[in-house]
Amino acid sequence: MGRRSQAQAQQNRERVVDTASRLFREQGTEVSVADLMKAAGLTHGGFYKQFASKEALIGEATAHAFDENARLRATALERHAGDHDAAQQAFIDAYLSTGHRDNAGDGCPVAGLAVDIARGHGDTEARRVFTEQVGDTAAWLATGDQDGIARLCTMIGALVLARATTGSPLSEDILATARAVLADTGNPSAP
Amino acid sequence: MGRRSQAQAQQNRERVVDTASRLFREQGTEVSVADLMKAAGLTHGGFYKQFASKEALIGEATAHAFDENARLRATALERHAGDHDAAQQAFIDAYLSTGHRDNAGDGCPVAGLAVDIARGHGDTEARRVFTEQVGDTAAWLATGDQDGIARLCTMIGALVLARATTGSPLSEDILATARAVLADTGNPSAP
DNA sequence: TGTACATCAGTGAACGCGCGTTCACTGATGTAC
DNA sequence: TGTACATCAGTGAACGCGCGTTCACTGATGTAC
Repeated sequence: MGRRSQAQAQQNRERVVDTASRLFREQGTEVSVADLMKAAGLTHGGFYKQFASKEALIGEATAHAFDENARLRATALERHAGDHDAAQQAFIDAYLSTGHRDNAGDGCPVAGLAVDIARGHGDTEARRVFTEQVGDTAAWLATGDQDGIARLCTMIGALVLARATTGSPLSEDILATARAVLADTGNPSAP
Repeated sequence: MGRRSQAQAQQNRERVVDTASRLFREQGTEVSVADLMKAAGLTHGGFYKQFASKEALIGEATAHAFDENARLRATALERHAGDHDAAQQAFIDAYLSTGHRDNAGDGCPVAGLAVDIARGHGDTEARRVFTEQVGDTAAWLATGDQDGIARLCTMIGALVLARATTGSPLSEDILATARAVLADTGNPSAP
C-alpha cells in the first residue's frame, strides 16, 4: 500500500468519475459513495482526497456522461462519411433499441438523469450542462420537415416509458412505434 | 389523545394515501415516512397501524394517483359533452402547460413515477398498475391519423424535459413545440 | 547518481444523523351486560 | 339506557442500519541535497 504515483492517482480519479457516470444513469444519483468507490475498485475513505463532496462528483459525472455521448454522435457522423441523415437514423435506431432500454448505464444521460436534475439533486453546474446539452441534441436531430425538439421529446418519452414497462409486450410496442414515427417523414425528395 | 373513531381512522388513512401520492409524484418515492406522516398531520409512529410497510403504501399511492388521473380525464370528457376530440385537446393543452410542469404533485403519475418504477422502487403491483395505465392513456389519446402511443411519448418526453430545464427559456420552448406538434394534425375533415 | 526525508493517495475505523421499523404506553371508542 | 371493561388509533422514544463525511495512520513516491 502507501502513496500512489501521480499518474496512478489521476487514472484512479478518472475511473471513479467514469464509474459514477454509469451508476448514476443506471440507478440515479442516490447511489452511495461506498458502493461507488467499491465499483471503482477502491475503498470509500479515499473519496475526499479526490472530490470536495458527493455533489461535486455528481456535477463532474454529469458532464462526463454528456461528453461521452457527444463523442458517440460525432463518431456516428464520421462512420457515415458525413451523411447527416444516415447518421441521424442510425443514432435514432440505436436509441430506440432494447439494448439501450436495458443498459441505462451506457446510455443517454438526458433520459438517465432528467428526473434527478428536475428534483434538484446535483448542483447548479449539472443543471447548466444538462440544459445546454438538451439544446445541442435537439439541434442535431432536426430535419427539413421535423423539429429537433419534437423528435427529442418523442425519443426521451419512448425510452422512459419503455424502461418503466420492461417485461410487458407494451414496452417493445412503444419502441417500435417511436421508431416508425421518426422514420416515416425522412427525406421527401428520396425516391 | 387516545383511540380515534373508526370513521376518523379511515379518514386519516385516506389522507395519508392522498398525501403520499402527491409527495411521491413531486419528490420521488424516497420521501421519508416521517415527512410523509407530518405532511398528513400525524406522527410517524402510527404509520404501521395502517400500512404493512412503506413499499405497500407506494403501491396504494400509485394506484390512487392513477385513479385520480383517470377521473380527471372522465370529467374533461363530460365537460365537453362527449366530444372526444375537444376533450383530448383540452387535456393535452393542460398537460403541456407551465402549471402542470411546476406542480408535479397534482400531475400525471406516468411522468412523476416512471423513473421510480423503472429503477425498481415500488412493488410488483405498482408496476402492473403503471403498465396498464400507460396502455389505457395511449388508447384514449389516439386520433384518426396519429397513434396514441406516439402522442403519449411526445407528451411525457416534453414534460420530463421541460421540468428538468425549468428556469431556462428552452423549457417553455419545449412545451410550445410539443403543443404545436400535437395540435396541427387534428381533424383533417374540419374546414 | 545516491541518500534522507517530506509529501500525500489510499486504508479502514469512527463520527453524527436520518432512515424504516418496533414498542410500551395513553385514553377515547366501542361493546357486553 | 347506564355502567364496566376490552380494544386499538395514535404518540413519542427507541432499535439497528447505512448514509456522507472525517481522521489517524501507512508507506511508496517525489524532491532536496
